[in-house]
Amino acid sequence: MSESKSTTLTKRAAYELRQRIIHGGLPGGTRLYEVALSEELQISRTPVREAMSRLAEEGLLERAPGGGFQVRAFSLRDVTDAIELRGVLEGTAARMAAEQGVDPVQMAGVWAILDRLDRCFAGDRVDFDAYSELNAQFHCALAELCQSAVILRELERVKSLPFASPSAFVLGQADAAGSHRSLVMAQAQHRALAQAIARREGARAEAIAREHARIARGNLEETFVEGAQPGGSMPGLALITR
Amino acid sequence: MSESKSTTLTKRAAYELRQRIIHGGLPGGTRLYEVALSEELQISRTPVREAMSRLAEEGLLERAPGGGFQVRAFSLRDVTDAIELRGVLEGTAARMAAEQGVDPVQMAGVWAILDRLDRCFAGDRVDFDAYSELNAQFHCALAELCQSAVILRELERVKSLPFASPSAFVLGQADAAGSHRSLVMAQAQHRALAQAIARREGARAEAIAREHARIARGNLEETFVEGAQPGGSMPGLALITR
DNA sequence: GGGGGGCGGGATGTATACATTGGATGTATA
DNA sequence: TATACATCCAATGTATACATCCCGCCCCCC
Repeated sequence: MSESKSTTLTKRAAYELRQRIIHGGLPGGTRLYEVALSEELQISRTPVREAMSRLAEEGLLERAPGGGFQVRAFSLRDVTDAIELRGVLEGTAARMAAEQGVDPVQMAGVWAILDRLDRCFAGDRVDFDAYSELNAQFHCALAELCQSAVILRELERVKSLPFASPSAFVLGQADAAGSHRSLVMAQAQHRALAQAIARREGARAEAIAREHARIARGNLEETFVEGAQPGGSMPGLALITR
Repeated sequence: MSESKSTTLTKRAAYELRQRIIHGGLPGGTRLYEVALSEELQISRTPVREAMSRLAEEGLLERAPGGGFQVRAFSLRDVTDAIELRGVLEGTAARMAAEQGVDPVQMAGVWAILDRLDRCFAGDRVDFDAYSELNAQFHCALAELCQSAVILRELERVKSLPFASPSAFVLGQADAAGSHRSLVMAQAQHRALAQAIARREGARAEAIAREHARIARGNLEETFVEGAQPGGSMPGLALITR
């Protein structure tokens, strides 16, 4: 091992496996064999094992009956449920934040992200990359308003499923005009949500968060029905089988 | 190793660690050292490591910054949040079940459990052990009505925290009369919840499930305020610190 | 011909030696 | 005295050999 070792081998193995899974190299249900992987990655069994264990924590793998691991398979139903669940959790976070009141500094940060999101719309053109990044930041910052480690932890878990990330909202829009309309609507919901929290309207905040996720779910369902299956607009769609 | 090895050493190590954590032998925040544990348990580092990894998946341990594990510490806030979260998830499951309709056979099973729960009340005396067991079964069967692997998975995760189990409802009642009243009320909510699902009243089902957890949360808060800290009526209370 | 038992191979489980890392400690120098 | 650097130690990371278990196959006996 005279090579570059920027990180631990465990992390390298985990990264490599994660990439393959997300990009479809290892379809759902595939059984992973320690020896085969360690030979292929030129890494001994121990870190490979450790990496698989961590990916199981992330939810990409599951422990196979009788030992070992296999790639977790997701049905379309699983995917829509995950997105709905994300909405439920974000809604709960929003409601809790509204009920208990928020730190002004944190809230200012949320508004700042919203302003920067606005700037992604130039005329009828959208800077998708910037939007996605800021959108993720917004959802993250919003959830943190609830000050609950338990809620945040579970939310992180659900969002770690690649297809349940906030950017699912973008999907399913065939033309640019449709995308633009979708994102304008999403941004309006973002502002309404922040406003509801600031005004301490818990029930309203929760309802908006849920509706927001419901639309993302609908978009993803459309995308899938139209057959844009693996590797489409979003990495991680390759995970969806059955 | 000529001894009885009914299971793998990993499972033995995990069991032993879990017991110590739940019963307070290893307080929250305690760092776990592989060598020390392996010497103490007379098991080599590898299975100990594996066991810690699994307990991290369960949520009892967390990976320490810079490697290794430590016992997860729960504040009272974490605990109440976890119970509220359980209510949110059960509420979601109930709403989904109501909206999509339920399998009659499963629903019959739920009613059967409810009848058996009724029989735990004999006059003004309650068979607590039987009640706890059946109560857990009820909550489990109810959640399964939603037919969603994703929701069930997350719900299992939250319930695996010892203090977030359904039996938290029993806590915080000083006298037998108080307990009896509590359980009668809980059972009434159980029936109302099942009825709402059967009648496909999703919103109502969700609301009842949440209220049910809210009461459990209140009971646990009382218990804690009254200072019945570690090892009290429920194992797992020892986890709560700060 | 069918069933049972033994045998072999492949997979994970386990033990342990060695490598590496990161922090604590102590010392020398400015 | 403070800072920078060398050193050491303890803890995890890694490699690898060996043990064990499970399962399928085949052969032999009934």
